[in-house]
Amino acid sequence: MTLTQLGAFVLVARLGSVKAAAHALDVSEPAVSQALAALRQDLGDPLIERGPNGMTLTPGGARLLPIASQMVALGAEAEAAVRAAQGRPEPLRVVATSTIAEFVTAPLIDAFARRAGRDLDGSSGVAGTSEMSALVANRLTDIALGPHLGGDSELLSEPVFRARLIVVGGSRSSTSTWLVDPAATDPGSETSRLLRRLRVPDDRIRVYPNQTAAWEAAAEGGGVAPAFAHLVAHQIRRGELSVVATPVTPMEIRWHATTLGADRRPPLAGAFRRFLGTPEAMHLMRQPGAGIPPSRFRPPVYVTIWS
Amino acid sequence: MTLTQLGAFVLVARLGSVKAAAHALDVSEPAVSQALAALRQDLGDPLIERGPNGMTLTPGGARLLPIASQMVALGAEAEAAVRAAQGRPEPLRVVATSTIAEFVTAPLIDAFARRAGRDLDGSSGVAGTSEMSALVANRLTDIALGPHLGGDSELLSEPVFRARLIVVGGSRSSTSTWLVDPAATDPGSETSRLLRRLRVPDDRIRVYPNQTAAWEAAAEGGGVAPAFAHLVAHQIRRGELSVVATPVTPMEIRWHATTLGADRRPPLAGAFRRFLGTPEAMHLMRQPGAGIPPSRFRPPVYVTIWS
DNA sequence: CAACCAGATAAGCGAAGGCTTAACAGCAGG
DNA sequence: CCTGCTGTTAAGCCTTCGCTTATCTGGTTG
Repeated sequence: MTLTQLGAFVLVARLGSVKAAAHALDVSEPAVSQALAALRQDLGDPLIERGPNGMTLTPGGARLLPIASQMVALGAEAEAAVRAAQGRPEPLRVVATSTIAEFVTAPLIDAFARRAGRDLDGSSGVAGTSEMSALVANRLTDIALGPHLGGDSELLSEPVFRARLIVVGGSRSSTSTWLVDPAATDPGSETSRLLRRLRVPDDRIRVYPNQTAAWEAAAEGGGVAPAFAHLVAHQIRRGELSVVATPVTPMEIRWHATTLGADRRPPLAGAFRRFLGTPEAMHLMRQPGAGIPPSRFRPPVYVTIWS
Repeated sequence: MTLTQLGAFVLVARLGSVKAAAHALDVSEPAVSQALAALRQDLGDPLIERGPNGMTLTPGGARLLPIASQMVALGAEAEAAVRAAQGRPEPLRVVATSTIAEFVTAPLIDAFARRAGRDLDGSSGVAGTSEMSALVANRLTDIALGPHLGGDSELLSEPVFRARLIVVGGSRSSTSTWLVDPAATDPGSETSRLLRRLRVPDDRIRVYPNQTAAWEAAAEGGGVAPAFAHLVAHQIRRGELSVVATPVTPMEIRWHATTLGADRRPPLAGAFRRFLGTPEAMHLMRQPGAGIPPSRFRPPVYVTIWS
């Protein structure tokens, strides 16, 4: 019984599939399957088996899950505790949907680091909304920014920002082609929800590596693109993009911050969550354009897990 | 960071020395030292260093200790939870001083198993009093029988039996030679305390592998032996042994049962603790001679740890 | 100073962990 | 019946764990 085996088990149980867990951990599927096999043999119980919809826990697995989950969480806590005690920078890991990550997480972390006074080592990542709950619950990340994450009673998912999702295009853009960022491939994202509500067929969608690229393509007449109004206000004012009316936009969206319950989350996660309520953070979410100095810039980790 | 490494760290911290931890785990000293080295490197902190009296924790180590301790405990709990869920026999591990273990733990466990109705897998072990606290606190055992174990607020050490420690000898025995069981080598044991109070020099002491052997040797005139009065009542009645008066005997002794606090100990440990208060258990402690059928007999594990 | 004790380090070894790719097995839907 | 999806097994590989014995080191203690 090793911590990695337990971690794999917990993630499979929470995500409901070996594949999803393997993806979240950024390893191959057999790696997870095998960790599971080792744990099964060690404990002499199938723990979790294929069911009609996803993997389902055996009675033994159900008993194990909360214990294993806590062990994994404590593992992360152990590291943080030791570093904190010797004054080393504490890690703060933030995940967000690609849309949010692109503009706001880096400035937010940077501002928080300067304001908090404490020495901290922030890093940001991009994750799918379906993984966020498990990532937070397993303490693989400290806080997640994205849509509301319900369904897990131990998580605290609170709104932190109100935004308006609109559709923009260039002067010659037609609504036949939709230019989107990677979040559109995440069924849980707001972008994806918007496309579904407009019944946009897949073959009318082109995915760009980021929103900036999608908007630029839209400005050049390649099609229309979803956007948060406040993030494209500048381009609209300059006439490069203009608002395209649709039956469902503007959509009122709330960005949520999700952490473990206030009593169980790491102190730093709580501090960051509170920071998100300050005028300074609000300002950054509204006008993130400022960017951060290259000396402090750290590229976001894509998907998955830090080590 | 592995669970065995954490276990080694916790045991070193609790016992105050690498040597003691190595002994408790029944491995060589470098094995423990090395596990510690690996953990130190992994976490980037000395964690625990040689101090004037025993190993002392660094700030980082002090932070780590409670977390690591809980992780180790949860590891044991995980196994028990899975077995319990599938109806496999639950393990009940009892340690005792060698004196108590020799006569009473086996009948007690056997009687408890029959009475509890539940399917359980009892095993008994012999441990030094200095190790008992750490063994219980780390859930390396469920319950310890021996002297009162104070000093650790998370442990519950309650008296369960009153006994009288006396000294016995054969007809020709002289008090110049003391015949003792291995518990006499344990400074925390009552036997050892008795010898200290009588200022018996080491070269007058001969250690036998068990009390029965020591008493037999005493009966044959080889010297005198400490004994619990109720355990030698039979031999005294038959005239094989007779009571030898000393300035400090009879000594009133209390056997204590030590577990984790009632809220944190495994349910089975609590049930066994309550069983110790029943007339049936009292009777077995008073007259353990009955023995148990060979089919259910399991030899005690000496010292150290079950795996 | 020598002796000794406890802990750390070195070197070596077997077993397990943990990862990969490739192939297999159960089961849906067209 | 075939295809596609998902989980498992097989085989190979490298690393790490975890243990040993032997040796070194540093602080006490006579």
